[in-house]
Amino acid sequence: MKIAAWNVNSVRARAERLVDWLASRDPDIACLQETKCEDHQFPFELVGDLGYEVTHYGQKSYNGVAILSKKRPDEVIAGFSDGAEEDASRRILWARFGTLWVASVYVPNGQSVGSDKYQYKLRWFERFTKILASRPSDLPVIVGGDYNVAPADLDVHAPEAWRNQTLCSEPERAAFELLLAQGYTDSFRAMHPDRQAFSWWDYRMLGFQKNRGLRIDHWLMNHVAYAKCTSVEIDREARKGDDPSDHAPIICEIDQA
DNA sequence: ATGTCACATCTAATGTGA
Repeated sequence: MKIAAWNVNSVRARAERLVDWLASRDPDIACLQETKCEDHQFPFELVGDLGYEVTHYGQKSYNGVAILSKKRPDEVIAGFSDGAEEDASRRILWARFGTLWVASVYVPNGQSVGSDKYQYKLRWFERFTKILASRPSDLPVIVGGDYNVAPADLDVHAPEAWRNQTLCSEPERAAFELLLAQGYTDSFRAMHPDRQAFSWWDYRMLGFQKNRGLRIDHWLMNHVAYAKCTSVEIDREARKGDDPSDHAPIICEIDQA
């Protein structure tokens, strides 16, 4: 099973590229982040024509996550659904396919260290950590998306310039590590311990052309899922060309009964 | 030196968010 996660930075602005990409990569499941639209604005027909079911948890202007799948999910959970008041930002969506749970996640950006949005990001991580801890450990669980954290210096093109900046600060890295402590593996890093590869490049200053990037998009997998994982790669080609998202997709393969 | 995008709004240039 080929399963992708991609921050598309507006599904409407990226609809044509998304369709081309789906047609060429042919994933069984694609988790999208930053769809930036309400449910009725999603380009259902375009992806439907390619044979995908669409599960969307979106809102006006910002945020929004989706799961496209060739099979209809057996169960869906939108939001934290942890009994507390639902977050106004729509950033997390789960779908179950048989025994496999898949999540599409868009962690808050955090703006600048110490800002209100940064505090919100850390609080969001706390809640997210509890959710991951509550997922079954005896069945496969994979959680893909934009974590807005570069876990280590190897994941940063200029570690010293980024030291203690948003996406790289120690509290953010500690929050990411705490996710792993719940029984999850950073699958790309586990597959490629020494490889420097990025998933996001700033639009400004020829960031992509100069390969000034960060690895902030991840596929976290619980141990059962990672044992079935045969490949995790970043689809750098999808960042090239005209009108790209600023993120590249990350694509994993899971052996599936 | 605030650069490039996408979105929204009193549809034109400005604010917000990333």
